[in-house]
Amino acid sequence: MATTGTRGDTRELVLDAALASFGTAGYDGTSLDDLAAGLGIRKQTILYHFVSKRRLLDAVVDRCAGELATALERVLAESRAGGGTDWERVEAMVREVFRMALDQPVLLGLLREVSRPNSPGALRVRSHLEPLMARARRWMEDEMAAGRMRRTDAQLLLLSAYSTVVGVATEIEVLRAAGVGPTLRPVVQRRGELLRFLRRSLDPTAAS
Amino acid sequence: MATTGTRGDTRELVLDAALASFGTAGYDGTSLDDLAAGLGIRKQTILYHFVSKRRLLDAVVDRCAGELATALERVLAESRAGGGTDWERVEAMVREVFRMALDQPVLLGLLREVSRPNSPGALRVRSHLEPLMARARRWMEDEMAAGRMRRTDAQLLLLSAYSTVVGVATEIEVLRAAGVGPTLRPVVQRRGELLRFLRRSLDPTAAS
DNA sequence: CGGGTTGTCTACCAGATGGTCAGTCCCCTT
DNA sequence: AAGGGGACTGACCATCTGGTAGACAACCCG
Repeated sequence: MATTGTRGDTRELVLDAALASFGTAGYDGTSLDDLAAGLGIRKQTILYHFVSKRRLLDAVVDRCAGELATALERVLAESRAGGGTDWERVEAMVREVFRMALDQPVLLGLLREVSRPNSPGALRVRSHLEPLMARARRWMEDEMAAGRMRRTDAQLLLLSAYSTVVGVATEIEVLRAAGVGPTLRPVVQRRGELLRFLRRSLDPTAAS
Repeated sequence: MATTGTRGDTRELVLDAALASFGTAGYDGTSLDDLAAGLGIRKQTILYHFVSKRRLLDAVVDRCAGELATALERVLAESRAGGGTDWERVEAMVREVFRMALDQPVLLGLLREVSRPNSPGALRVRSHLEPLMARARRWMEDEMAAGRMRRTDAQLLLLSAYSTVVGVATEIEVLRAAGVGPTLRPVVQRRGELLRFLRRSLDPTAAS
C-alpha cells in the first residue's frame, strides 16, 4: 500500500508518468523499473495494471487520442451552436489542436515517438487517427460538392496540416537546443502559416 | 577474416548499417548484436572500430555532418564561380539539402532521432550545426547591412528553414503510414513553400 | 466472522545488452 | 625467417530488461 495518500488512482499516475517518459526518452528508452521508481512504486504494480509494457503504451495512446477526440468534438459542438461558418469551424479546431499542444508539450513528444514507422503503437495511433481523418475528409468533400468550400485534394490537405502539427514538436525542441528560450512565438507563427494556408485552400470568400 | 571479399573497409560498412538502424529503429532500439549479425560480423568487431555504442553514434553523426558540409561547400563554390546572385546561392543550397534528403532518406531518420532533446548525440549534432548556422547568420547579416538582402531576423529564419527540413522527415513517414505511396510531390511542395518563404524574406527584388 | 477480490509487494527468472579479455589469423616489414 | 601490428573473433561477464509466481494486507459483502 505504501503511501496511498494520493487517492488519484495509481493507474492514472502511471499513465501520466509513462506519457512523459515515452514522449521524451522514447519507448525503448523507457524502463519500467525507472518509471516505477519515479513514482515510488514497484514495477510489478505497473504490470499488474497494464499487463505488459506494450499495452502500457497502447493505454497511453488511447487516453491521449480520447482526449483529443473529446476536445475536438466539444469545439465542433460549440462552433455549431454559435452558428459559425465552415471556415470558422476549421479555424477553431486548428486553434484547439495548437492549444492542446502548447498546454501539454508531452503530447507532441509522444506523437513524434509514435509516428515513427516500425514503432510499436504506430498502428494504434493510426487506428485512432484514421476515423477522424476519414470523417474530416468526407465532410470537406461534401462542402466542396456544395460549393461552400474551395475544391482541393482533401486527403493531401489534411496530411499537410497533420505534419505541420508534428513539425511544431520538432521545432520547439530545436529551438530549445539552439539556446532560444521556450518562446511560443515561432509556434504562433507556424499556426498562422497553417491557418493562412488552409484559408487559401478552403475559404471560397478569401482572396486568391 | 570470414568473407573478406568486400574490401570496402568494414568500418564504412558498419557506419552505413548503423546510420540505417539508428535512423529507423532509433538509438535505444538498435542492438550491436543485431547490427553485427546484419553484416555477418561479430559485435566485438564493431566495438574494436568504435570503442562504444555511444561513439559509434558520434561517428555516424560526424560522417553525415561532414557529407552535408562538403556538399554545401561544393554548391557554394559552384555558385560563386557561376557568379550567381545572393538569392540564387541560397536557393541552390536549399535545393542541395532537399536533394540529399531525397537521395538518402535515412539521413532524415537520423536527424529526427538525434534532434530529440536528451538524446545522446543531440549535443554532437548541435556542435556540428552551430558553426554552419553561425556562418550563415553572419553572412546574411553582412548582406543585409550591405543592402543586398532584405532585413529580417537571421537566426529565426534559419531555424525555421531547419525545422522545415526536419518536418519533411515526419511528413514522408506520415504519408507512408497513411498508405499514400512514396510520392515526392509533397516534398517538392514543401520545398517550394520554403523557397517562396525565403524569397519573400530575403530577396530585395522580389515583390511584397 | 469468513471468503473473495483488489492492489501492492518480495523474490525470482531467462534473455538480451553493452562491454572486457585474451587470444588467433594474416600481412607487412626487416 | 622473425616478429610486430592490424583486424577479427570466441568466451565471458555484470547489469538491466520485461515478465512470472506467490505471499501479504486491506477491503467489501454476506
